[in-house]
Amino acid sequence: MKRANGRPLKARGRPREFDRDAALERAIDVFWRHGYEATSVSDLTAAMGINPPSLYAAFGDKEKLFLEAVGRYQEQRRQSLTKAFDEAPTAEEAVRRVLREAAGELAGSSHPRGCLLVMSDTNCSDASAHVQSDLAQRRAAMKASLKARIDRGAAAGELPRGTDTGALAEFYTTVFQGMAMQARDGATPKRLLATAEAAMRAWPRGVKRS
Amino acid sequence: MKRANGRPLKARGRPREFDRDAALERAIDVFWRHGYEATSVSDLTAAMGINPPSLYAAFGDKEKLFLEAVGRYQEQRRQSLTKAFDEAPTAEEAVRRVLREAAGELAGSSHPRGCLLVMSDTNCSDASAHVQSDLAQRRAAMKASLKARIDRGAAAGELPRGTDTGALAEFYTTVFQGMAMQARDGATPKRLLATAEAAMRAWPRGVKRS
DNA sequence: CTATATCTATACCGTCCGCTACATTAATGG
DNA sequence: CCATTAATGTAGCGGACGGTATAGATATAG
Repeated sequence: MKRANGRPLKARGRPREFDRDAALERAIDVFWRHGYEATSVSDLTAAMGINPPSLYAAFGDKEKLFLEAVGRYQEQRRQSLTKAFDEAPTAEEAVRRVLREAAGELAGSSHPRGCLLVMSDTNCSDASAHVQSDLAQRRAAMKASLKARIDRGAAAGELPRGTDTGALAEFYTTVFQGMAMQARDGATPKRLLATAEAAMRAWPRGVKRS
Repeated sequence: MKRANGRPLKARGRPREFDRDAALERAIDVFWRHGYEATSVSDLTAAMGINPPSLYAAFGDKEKLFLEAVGRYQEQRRQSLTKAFDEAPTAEEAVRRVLREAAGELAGSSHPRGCLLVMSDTNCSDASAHVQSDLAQRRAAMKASLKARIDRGAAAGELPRGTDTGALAEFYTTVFQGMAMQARDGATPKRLLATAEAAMRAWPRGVKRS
């Protein structure tokens, strides 16, 4: 940020003593484990290493912090999804790769189990309706981008005539969300991988488009 | 309950003024909508039409009430599952029927959306670890009974040699749980049905056992 | 009848919730 | 230097939480 005359505008007042990005990463981790409502501000401040006033000054309130955490999380996922979609030669290979990667990510040991976007707004009271609809939109966006990749494959003649690409995208979204739940229940990456391979057997085969 | 001498033992004290079974059904409905932790005792007493002391006298505490509600819910599901497993001529038809029925049940208008067993212990704090492990066991039992039906089909030569029936049961359990999440996000029975049919395309085909 | 047992409603307990008032500290602007 | 701005730690706000003490009401036992 600069002044109109181009001279640098230094931040006034006492400078923040914690790393905002690092604190946000800690918040993501906590929300990932316990979801939105079950995570208390005490949990957050403890994990972030700050006191409540610092949290509220830097992030607004618990809901804004959650939405910012979810936004960063989704952006990371979106990038790896886009990469898989662009690199895979066909829609089938794209979906296979996404599910295989998901098997490792959902049950990996470097993160909490499951998917923040899928799980964290279940079992919330009516007070969190706003959060719930926000996450539902994000999930819908992920499904839409999957459908777009499948449509691209269909346009390239990879799928039988008359294939319902929307239903296909919804099926694989359903499998992914189910895998997230299985991960929560302790499924290993290996078992999730077997489920992913089973799901790929449902890929439409038969008469191809001209 | 009778006395040793066979004379009926009437209940002493003031009789209960509400229908315990009906109250339990109301509690199931509330837990079904909001899960375990997000449902408050106030929500429960309001829906059940009783005051806190009556709830605690009749059901113990919130956790015992929840587990009793889940137990009744699961017993109902178990019966319809057993019926489908017994009536279907093959394992494939049994699974197809279960998924088709699930499409209607999970998104039907006569109940809350989704599945009490699948969703209601997500996003709980560590204080509910006992409830979470109880439900995880119940989910494992449902998956085990699905595997048992598939094994029966495998023993009857319905499946290719070397089919991993455990992985197959886990795949369809995953699809079911994913369908429950989709139902929460507003999927219609029709769309869930399309997902169920897609999942059935993954049923193992090929060389059958002798 | 009295004694006992149990359900009922009111009113409240201590604890944790999300959030903030306040005084203090540490930086810049002039 | 002093005024201004903003982040910090402490301490606590009003309210909702799960759960209960208590007193009154209503049944059976004898």
